[in-house]
Amino acid sequence: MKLATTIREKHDGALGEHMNLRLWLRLLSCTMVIEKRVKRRLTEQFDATLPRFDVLAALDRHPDGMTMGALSSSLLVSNGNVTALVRLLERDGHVAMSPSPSDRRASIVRLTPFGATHFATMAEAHHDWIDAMMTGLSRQQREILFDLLGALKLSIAGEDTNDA
Amino acid sequence: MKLATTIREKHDGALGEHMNLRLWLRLLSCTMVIEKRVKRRLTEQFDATLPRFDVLAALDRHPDGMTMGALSSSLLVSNGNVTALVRLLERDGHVAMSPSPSDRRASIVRLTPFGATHFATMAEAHHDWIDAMMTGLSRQQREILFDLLGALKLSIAGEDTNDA
DNA sequence: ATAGATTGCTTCAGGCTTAAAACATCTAAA
DNA sequence: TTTAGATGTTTTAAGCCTGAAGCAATCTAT
Repeated sequence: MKLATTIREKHDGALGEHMNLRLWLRLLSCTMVIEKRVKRRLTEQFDATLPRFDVLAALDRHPDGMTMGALSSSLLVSNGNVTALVRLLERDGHVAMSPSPSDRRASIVRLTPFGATHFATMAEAHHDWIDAMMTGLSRQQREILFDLLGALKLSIAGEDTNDA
Repeated sequence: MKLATTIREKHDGALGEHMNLRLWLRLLSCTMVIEKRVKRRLTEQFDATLPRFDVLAALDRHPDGMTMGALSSSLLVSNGNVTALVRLLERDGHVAMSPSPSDRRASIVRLTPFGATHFATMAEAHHDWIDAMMTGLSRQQREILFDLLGALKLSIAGEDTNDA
């Protein structure tokens, strides 16, 4: 490993040996800044939170409703987390739960009409915020960035084999 | 806004009008996958957490110690959060707090020798994990990605003026 | 038919995070 | 010097998140 590092440096050029780390920190920084700004605006303008917005967005894409499990795997969060989020959204009238007709263990969660309307308002604002934060990039830059992130995604996925 | 969207679509080509949103979701996805993997490995291999690792990393870059405030602004987290993290790290012997000689309100936090050694071990592993997740990208791809993320950072910063 | 495994969900303990309130200390101006 | 505001930190309430334990319902292989 030490040897490999030494050899690699000879090819590393101007960015030096910490290039991958710096790339990761920059990626993290961009994501965090955008996410924080979105969170803050959701709170200030809609008294909402990002996790709840994400639940509503998932339900908006599934008009026939989703089970709790489908919701948690779609959002990549734990089951217990979804339980708590849905409880709060139900309390506020944005979603409704009904028993699954085919499986008495499962519940189907759906947007209420009020929740759907509320979500549509927030989604439009959210869309505008993201657009505004990207205006500094040309169309071509966005396309290349999109493709490179796709390549990164593949690279990450390819590394997963060694520790499940 | 609707008009602008309509006009823009004519130039949007294959990626469609949701391009910015898709770009953001892909950015978020890459970051989340890497972060989750790092968190899991820190837990499994070192019984550590990412926030504590970040505190140690900041202190490692400041051998003379940092105040709580410097730490929280460096990590972009709240003061109260740093208080809790440092308390746990102190309990485990990784950091030590001493009163500031010049300001009786402030405390200086430093790595202990044990904390520094422990951090060095984790940092090397962390570095290797990041390297491994980037291997699917060529050197040139990494450079372009790094630069585009820099441009994105500027774009985001340029959008900040309209709401504090 | 039924025991055993699996699945869907909830609960719980532990930790992270923030914003706001509270406190102590410092600084500067009257 | 007194006082008022600014600054450094901690506390607290509320919410997010996970992994593990536990329960109920379902499925499957005898």
